[in-house]
Amino acid sequence: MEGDETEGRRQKLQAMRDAGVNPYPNDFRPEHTTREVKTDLGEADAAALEAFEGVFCLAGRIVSRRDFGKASFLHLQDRSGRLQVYVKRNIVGDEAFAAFKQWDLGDFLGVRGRPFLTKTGELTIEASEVHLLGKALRPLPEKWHGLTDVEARYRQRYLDTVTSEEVRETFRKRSRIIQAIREFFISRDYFEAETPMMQAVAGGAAARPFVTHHNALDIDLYLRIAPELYLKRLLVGGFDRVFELSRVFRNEGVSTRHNPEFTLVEFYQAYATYRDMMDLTEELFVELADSIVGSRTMSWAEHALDLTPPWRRVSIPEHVAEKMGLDIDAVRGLDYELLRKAGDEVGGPLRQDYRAKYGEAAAGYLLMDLFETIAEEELIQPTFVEEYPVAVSPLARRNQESPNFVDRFELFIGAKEMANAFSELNDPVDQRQRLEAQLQHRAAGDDEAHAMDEDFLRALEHGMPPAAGEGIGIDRLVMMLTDSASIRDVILFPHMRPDKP
RNA sequence: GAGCCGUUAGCUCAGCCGGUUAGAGCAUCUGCCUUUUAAGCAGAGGGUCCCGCGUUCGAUCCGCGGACGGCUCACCA
Repeated sequence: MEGDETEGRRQKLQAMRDAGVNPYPNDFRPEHTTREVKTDLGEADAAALEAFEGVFCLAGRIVSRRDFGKASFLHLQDRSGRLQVYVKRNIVGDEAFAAFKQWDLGDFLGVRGRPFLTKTGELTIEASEVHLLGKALRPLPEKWHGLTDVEARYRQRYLDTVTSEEVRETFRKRSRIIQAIREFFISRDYFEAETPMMQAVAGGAAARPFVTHHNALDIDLYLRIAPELYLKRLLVGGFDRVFELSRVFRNEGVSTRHNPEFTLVEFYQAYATYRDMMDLTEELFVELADSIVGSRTMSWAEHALDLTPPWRRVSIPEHVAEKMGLDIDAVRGLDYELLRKAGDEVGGPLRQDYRAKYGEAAAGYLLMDLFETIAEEELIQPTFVEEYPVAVSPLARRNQESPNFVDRFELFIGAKEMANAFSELNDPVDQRQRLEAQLQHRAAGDDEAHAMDEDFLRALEHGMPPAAGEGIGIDRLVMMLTDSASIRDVILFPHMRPDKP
């Protein structure tokens, strides 16, 4: 049992307390990081270190140790990295050395000492003082292999990160990506908003929401599936450029690409179109690739990606017409029978009865499914997919020439949807009709159809400027920029079933 | 929700065709050791083989059911 080792550590802890020693003090103040030592002296030779008069003061976890009778080597790990420390009995003194002998891997240690170079040439701190700063009762994972059990890595992420510099680096990159996105929008005069996470109507996307209850008001509230409708209210309210970067919640399954809560940046710009959003997206992704990866080409899983703009653009009706050998005008005309025949040819889920579920909007949904079935696997390099049917885009502006379609794109990279953008629908009459159509879909059994939102419609009726908006899934973006195969590798604490009691 | 695969010591993993007391490395404990770095040498302890039921003289191993996880699919971003 793990109890063996933990029990031994508990006994050491009790022995310290019995001897009047505090095993959890908080009076040691490190003055340097291990990286600072290496940065200052990494190039110095033995003679230079001999002449060096400074003393370093460090704190961190003991992550390895090699004991001798009257001396010991260990590695100390802090937030910046790890550094070797040499503890010698005749320097720290008999009493301190005897105490030090009782300390374990995983314990927190404070060290003061001067640098030197070992025989093997490793920069090392020769301790003049050692202090126990915190006793660990449970051991760290095995030093060589670390923690490889994926379940344990996710459930006890702290063990994963304390063991793996690579994992720590992935999450540092995530933090830098989020910071860079903020700076990207703020530098373009966007206003950062915080809108409600709990909403009376869960709108702005097609997804099932989580439900919660407000006791004092005695109403059900929904965790938001998107901030979209509130950000549009801010367009009405005079914020011409607005973004929000935070969590949304969707009551769907989990997979390597899905977590029930995920991070989204949504941004809206008045007097812009979805085409402007394409340019902005290319700029953002290139900037992130340059700063995070250091290159516009990168590998993601089995793919070699090239983010150099301009990115490919693919029209849904054109692609379907071309691949299926159909007449483009008939496809744009949303000829249901024609698409039905094509769907039967492709087979699979496309055989279902779209008319029963979607009524007059059936052809639009069918076209989308057809496109996804025949094209999604090809969408490896960055690709803007455009010309979406009105029926699947209840919040997007109609195309001026082609009213069955909207001015919208989705960005695909590595066959994954990375972003969704459109010129926003600011015609309140059209918006009301679209939401009413969604209500019919809901009544016919589509429980992800958009809900009616009278409060939002009232805001639109007060006047929203022409605008374009976009949402980018941050987790998938981080996956791409860190070459991660699973969304759980870029979310610190991914959702899992509760562990056995 | 479906299919496939997995679960053995604290960690990383072996374990043959169903057969005595389930093994190794690291970690832990004891002893020696003042330039090691997966330190070394000598010794020791540590197991609900995920859980339950069944088959069998006998089950870590075979069958059925369940839990949890991974992957793929479905839903979705």
